[in-house]
Amino acid sequence: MTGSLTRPPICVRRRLFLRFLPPAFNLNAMTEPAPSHLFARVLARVHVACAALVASGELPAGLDLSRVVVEPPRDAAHGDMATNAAMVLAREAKTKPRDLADRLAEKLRADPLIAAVEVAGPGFINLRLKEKVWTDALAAVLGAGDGYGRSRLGAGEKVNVEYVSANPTGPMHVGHCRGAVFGDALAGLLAFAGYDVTREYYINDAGAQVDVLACSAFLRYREALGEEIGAIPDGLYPGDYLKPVGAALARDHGRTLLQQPESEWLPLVRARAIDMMMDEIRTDLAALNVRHDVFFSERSLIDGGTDRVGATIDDLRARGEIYEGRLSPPKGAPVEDWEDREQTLFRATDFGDDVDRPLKKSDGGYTYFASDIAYHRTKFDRGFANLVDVWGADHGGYVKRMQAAVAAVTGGKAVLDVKIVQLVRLLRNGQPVKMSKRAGEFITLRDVVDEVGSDAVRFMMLFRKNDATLDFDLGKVLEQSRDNPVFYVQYGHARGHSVFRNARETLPDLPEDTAARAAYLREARLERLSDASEFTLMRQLALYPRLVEAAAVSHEPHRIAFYLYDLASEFHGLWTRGRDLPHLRFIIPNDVEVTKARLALVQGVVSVLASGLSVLGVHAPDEMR
RNA sequence: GCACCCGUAGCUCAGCUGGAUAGAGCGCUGCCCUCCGAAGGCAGAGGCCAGGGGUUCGAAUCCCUUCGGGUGCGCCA
Repeated sequence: MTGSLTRPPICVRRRLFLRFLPPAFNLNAMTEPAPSHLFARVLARVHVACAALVASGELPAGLDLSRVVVEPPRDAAHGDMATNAAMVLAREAKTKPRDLADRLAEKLRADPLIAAVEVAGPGFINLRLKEKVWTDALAAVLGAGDGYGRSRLGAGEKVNVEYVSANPTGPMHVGHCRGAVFGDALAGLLAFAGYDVTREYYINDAGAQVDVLACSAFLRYREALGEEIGAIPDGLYPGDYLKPVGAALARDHGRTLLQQPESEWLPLVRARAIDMMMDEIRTDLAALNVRHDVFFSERSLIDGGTDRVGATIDDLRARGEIYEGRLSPPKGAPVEDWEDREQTLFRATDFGDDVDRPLKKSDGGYTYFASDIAYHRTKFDRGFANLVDVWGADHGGYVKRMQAAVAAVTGGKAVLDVKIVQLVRLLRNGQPVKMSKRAGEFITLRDVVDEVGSDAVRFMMLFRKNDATLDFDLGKVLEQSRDNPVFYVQYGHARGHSVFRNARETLPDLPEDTAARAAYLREARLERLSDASEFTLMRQLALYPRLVEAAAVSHEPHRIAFYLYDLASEFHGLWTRGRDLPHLRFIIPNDVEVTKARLALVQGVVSVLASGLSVLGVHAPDEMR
């Protein structure tokens, strides 16, 4: 492997980055952003200031503004927002960052949104926004309702998100859980960010293992007919879950299958078993609140007289990416029964993989990889140039070759991002849950969902980066405490509603319906909000649209979960302050005006909590008594 | 041997695609507290961001390298 051959993945990554670059960060797409996306609005103001300097000849034309960002400063003492514009542009403008910052600051001071501007550090421009900006931002939250945070970032581009794709040879176990939740939440996030998302499941119904499934089911069929089958032989699936399949076969076919040769009963039994397993998997996924739009059958690639795998190989051959050759055996782990033979190889190394990959087995059949290439080609053929696969950690070694294949088979027109979800350690009150693999004894996904509920499972699975391992504690996740983020966030939502319920004594006409209440509270005199912690909360709410876009761009739904935890934390904090400082309580019986204003703030919090939870597929309960 | 992922406070983890003095929860230390709803509150200690080089105005973040942990390594999916 030479160095130059390892470059393509970098290019792939770069392309992916550019593809996902939000239009808000691109001068060429400088449309007026949604009024509720405050950061995009202020960034646009910074762009305008730059344009003014270009017009007056103080800056050269054609500057690349893509690296200019507006972000909340880490330290609140630095103001509400900061921009790096001067530091990023100074080199190209052939001037010192501080000087450029001073000139930009001068322009920005004239902006009606901005209360104060100061230049600090190496050339940061710190902006303090007028208070009305924040109360207007809150009003925008109430006005947008469910739509607050929704983005046009994706611009309706089609994205295919493939997740779960568990083999239909048995029920789903806890290991599948994380990928299912992650993929589903990512799909929800991308949809919220303006992509046209298709959620897909690839059914591996063509390999040798589904034949094993069929044989295992056939045994259960004989059992259902009263035969004594004894212990399940090694190599077959031992679990009880195939008994219903055997029973169904016995019911539908009586003893007729027993007379048939294997070549006749096997396809029949196989199809039936796969159907029933897929039904069970769908049911389990539904319990987890996970759904798919498309279930794509691997067998369909080669069924019905068409051979799309062969066609794909032919296509690759035409592109010069196939050759007959030999591979050297792997260096480290010893491979038993290594047979040095000439085989059909895909030039994966042309696209950044470590070695070329075989497409045909020694028995002449296609490798799994070959079908997978054909499958991914169908995604492209179906109009998807933006592909995401969610895989378990044990498949990490396949990422490069799959990306190589997608690049080859689409002529570089499609981008595949593979998200690897790391292992989950299942605990109960700090102790690892024992699982015996013997005799098919494993904790199923269903067991876990039935015990703690889909909300707890989903939120916990998302409360960690996908590429970090995760401890999932069945005991802790039901605790009603701050330690338990699921409870903490949901409780924030419920507590908001509790405030509304209590507020009816002071505000009898407060509507119960969410949209009506939001409209009602939007009329509140928001300038009555004055406490620093109230403004902190308003700023927090203003972060949401920007956060949604960043999470979508980076394919990281966990950011939503962490944001919700922070928001809930801030809200609980304000509530708690009301215990010691009664004048800060949301409900002030003798001051209807301030009560309304504060309820508007609560409504904003409740609405964003509900929105974020909904993106993640977690319920937002009105009460948790 | 090779590839990919991870390494941040005593523990579990964030860190917004390169920004300012690195954050949160738990735990620890010291004060306070009786509720609009049931997580108590406030303050404090605790860090060479695994180690070492490099890139630049600026690095936990990008590149190289060493160490330590995880996953995988023709024809299974």
